[in-house]
Amino acid sequence: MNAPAIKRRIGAESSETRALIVTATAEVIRDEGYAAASTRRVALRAGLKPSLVHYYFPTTDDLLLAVFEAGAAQSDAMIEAALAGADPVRGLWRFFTDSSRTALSVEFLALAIRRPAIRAKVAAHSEAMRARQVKAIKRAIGERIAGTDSPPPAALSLILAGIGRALFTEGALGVSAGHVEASAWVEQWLDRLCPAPDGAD
Amino acid sequence: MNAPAIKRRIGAESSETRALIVTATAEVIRDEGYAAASTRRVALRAGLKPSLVHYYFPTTDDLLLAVFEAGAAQSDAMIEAALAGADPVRGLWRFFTDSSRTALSVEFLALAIRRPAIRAKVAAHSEAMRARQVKAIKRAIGERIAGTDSPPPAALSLILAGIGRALFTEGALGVSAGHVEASAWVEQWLDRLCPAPDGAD
DNA sequence: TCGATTGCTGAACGACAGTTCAGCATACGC
DNA sequence: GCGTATGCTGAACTGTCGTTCAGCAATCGA
Repeated sequence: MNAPAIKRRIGAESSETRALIVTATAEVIRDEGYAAASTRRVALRAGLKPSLVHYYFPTTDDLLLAVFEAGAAQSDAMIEAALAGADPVRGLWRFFTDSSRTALSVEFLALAIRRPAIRAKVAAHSEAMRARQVKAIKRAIGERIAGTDSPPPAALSLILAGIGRALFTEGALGVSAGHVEASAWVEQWLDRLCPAPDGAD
Repeated sequence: MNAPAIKRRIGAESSETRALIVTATAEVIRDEGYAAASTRRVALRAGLKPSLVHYYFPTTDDLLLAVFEAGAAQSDAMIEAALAGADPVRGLWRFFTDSSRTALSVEFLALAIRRPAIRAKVAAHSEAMRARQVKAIKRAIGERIAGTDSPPPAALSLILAGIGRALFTEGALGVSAGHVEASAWVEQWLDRLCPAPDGAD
């Protein structure tokens, strides 16, 4: 309300150029890490001038937030599909071990810890994702399937996410000890928690 | 061997100033993230001049590597103590949920993915840590304690590390859904894999 | 005593960063 | 035809970065 009356012009939200910038930024983050996501580098990657990036996104945080929102929307769709399928729990595990998705997600998690403007959005989205997963897991296997033997749904969500990210991070480093064993164990474990439906893929 | 005959002077490895720089760098990384670990910022933190930092560490990678080595040595000692105790598996879990240690470790993992010079060291150290943990776990609970029910040692190491890091990362963001449940489940799970010795702390 | 070694400094270099802004065309509503 | 909104540009500002290097002052070995 007491913001300066004269505001700089900002490009239309529907612009194709704007969308191009968003996808170029996501690429830079995936390939070079969040620390490399400067407006100038993004411009170079997209074949545009730096000032054009700032025409659509006044500050770098604006850009980063837009990229996160686009990525989150995609993730949401993938999760929704996984959870709505015949085998929500295994769908979730497949989601958490999808490396192209995990790459972006890991970068934004790291970014969020250091950038207050990003943190709020990422934290809210994480909570929302977990809540949705909890509902789907409850539907699939109940509150607890076998007393102390299986974790409550929220814990299962965190555990699968954590293991998936560890597999990704170490994989990126070239560390592989225990990886196939851990994946195999998770799958057996899920079989016990919640046997796969007949012809489920 | 075919390096330039004239090399710049470098400060002594035993210098107190050098040690000061290393600890200041670790603090910067812990507090502000690896992306903030510039030689100039480190100098500011330590109350020194930027050129003095470069007197001891010609390149930033040299500095980062020294910090990693110091941290790794500390970690090694902690792990060694945990694994040598009466209850190695629970000691390991306590190590993985030690947030001050995990903070540095997470930053170096991220750094390693982007800096080739760091990657080699971090990857080698990760593999070595896992190998040592595997030996201790085998000693504590055998190859597999109960057939399909428990993971092989290398998988257990990865799983505990992954869950610990997830708890830390989400905690730093302010996300807490499922955290107490996940911790509680891990502890019950470890009880089943390997009952705690009588008076173990 | 004096030369060499050691710890440290100041100034500078080129690169890259975020951000601003006046102003150029072009297209569009009227 | 004309004013105005829109997409875009070039140049500039300010700041931070890694890194180099000549050289100062103190100390130390002989």
